[in-house]
Amino acid sequence: MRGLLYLSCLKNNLMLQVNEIRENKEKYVKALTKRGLNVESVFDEILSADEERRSSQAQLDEVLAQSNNYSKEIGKLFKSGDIEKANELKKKTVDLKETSKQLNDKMLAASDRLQQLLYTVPNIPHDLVPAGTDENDNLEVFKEGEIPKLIDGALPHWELAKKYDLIDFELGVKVTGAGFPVYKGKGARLQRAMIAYFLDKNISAGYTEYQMPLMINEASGYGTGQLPDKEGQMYHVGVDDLYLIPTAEVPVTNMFRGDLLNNSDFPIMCTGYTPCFRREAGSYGAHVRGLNRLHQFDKVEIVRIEHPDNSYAALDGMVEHVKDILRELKLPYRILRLCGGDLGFTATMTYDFEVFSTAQDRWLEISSVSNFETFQANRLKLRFKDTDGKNKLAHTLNGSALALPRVLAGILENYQTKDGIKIPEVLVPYCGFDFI
RNA sequence: GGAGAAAUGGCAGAGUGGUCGAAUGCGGCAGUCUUGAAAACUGUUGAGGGUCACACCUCCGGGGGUUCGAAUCCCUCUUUCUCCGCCA
Repeated sequence: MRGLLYLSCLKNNLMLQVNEIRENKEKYVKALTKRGLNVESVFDEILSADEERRSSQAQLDEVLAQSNNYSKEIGKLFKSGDIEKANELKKKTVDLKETSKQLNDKMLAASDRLQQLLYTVPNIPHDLVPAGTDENDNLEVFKEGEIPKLIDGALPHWELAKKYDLIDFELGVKVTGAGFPVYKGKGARLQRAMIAYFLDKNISAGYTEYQMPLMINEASGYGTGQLPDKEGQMYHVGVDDLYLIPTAEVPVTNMFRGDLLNNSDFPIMCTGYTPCFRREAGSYGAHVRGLNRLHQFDKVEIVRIEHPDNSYAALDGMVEHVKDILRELKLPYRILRLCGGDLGFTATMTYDFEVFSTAQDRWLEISSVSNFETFQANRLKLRFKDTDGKNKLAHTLNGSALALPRVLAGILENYQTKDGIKIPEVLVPYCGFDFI
């Protein structure tokens, strides 16, 4: 009988929690309209699937209890030597076995259906998230830094990269393919300087540095929600069934998969530099020009695991931290609070940071800072023991601090002069030159 | 890559077919003693489902199987350790 039962409970990596839906149905339905969704009927289906699951489990439990009793009885009879009576009881268990098999199947089916339904529902937007359908409805909440007046004949970064021999896109195409640039000379050195600078900033803000594997297994992919939906976005190494990471968030957050933390473990603050690999299927046109969108790029990530009471304070803290970096780099930027339609599937609230790319005359996203509340934690089974002795799901957050290519684009374009490109002061000690 | 050994509660570590959710030790928590602390002593201490609360069910690395009954037997996968080989 072992192995037959409760399979579903083990892979019960649901996204939203059913209990929460049961208790907050109306509120959630309303909040999800901000994403342009009407989930009322889905919720009804979810609740009825859950109802069915629980009732068939109750029935099953009863049968199992009966069956356990028989087994104990049989054990006693054998010991006392009453073989005949024992064999008689054995016959009685045959029916029970059949019944329990059926009930188990029924419960698994309900469980499965429940899970499939839950996978379709995204996270509940925070109260502050504006309703909206796309990026045009995002709310600008902050703006800082002066947009520089450019010299005559100012160039976009891909021209500058070529002119000063910093990045060779063609070489990347030759060696690997489009979207895999080769950084060269001062370009490479500048990349290394930025990584070191970002990491140092994060460490001095209290984050612990990690160097993570660049490939993850399937379980980790499920843990942070890349799988099962978005496997097309990750590079897959078939022979070993591993995936190249799309962001450091995946390996870093998955370090805590299945953990039961103590209150005193909070806050958990991690930072790590990794290359990121994204297939970016379906992207095209001017938006993929130069460094705007790549298959491989460098990023320094920050990840926090927090007590639910503290997660929004942590989110604000992360926003302030990224602000601080951009101030030091003296780049003009703005902060958007994403609207429901632009908000990622797993987030309750996201702030996007955009640097103004003067030569392209557009804003480039360089950081995205999000709170996922318990959405990832539920999948990860990441919990903590609260002061009331109960085990609860922790909140997870992450953000980029920062993604390199567009910061580089911003620096090249905004800092260009007639004679070359100046280097932001804070980076000079890291790269060893102040002018290109 | 080859050959062996192992995987049990927060940790260490017993348990080889029935009353084992699991001895014992450490750690944690509560109490006694103490001016306070330590020591000592006493009690308590895994997780999930389910219930108003009980009852009850499930979980001994993952999955599958044998059996009336599995931590214990069989198959398989994963991981760890030891030996050999290879290697920055």
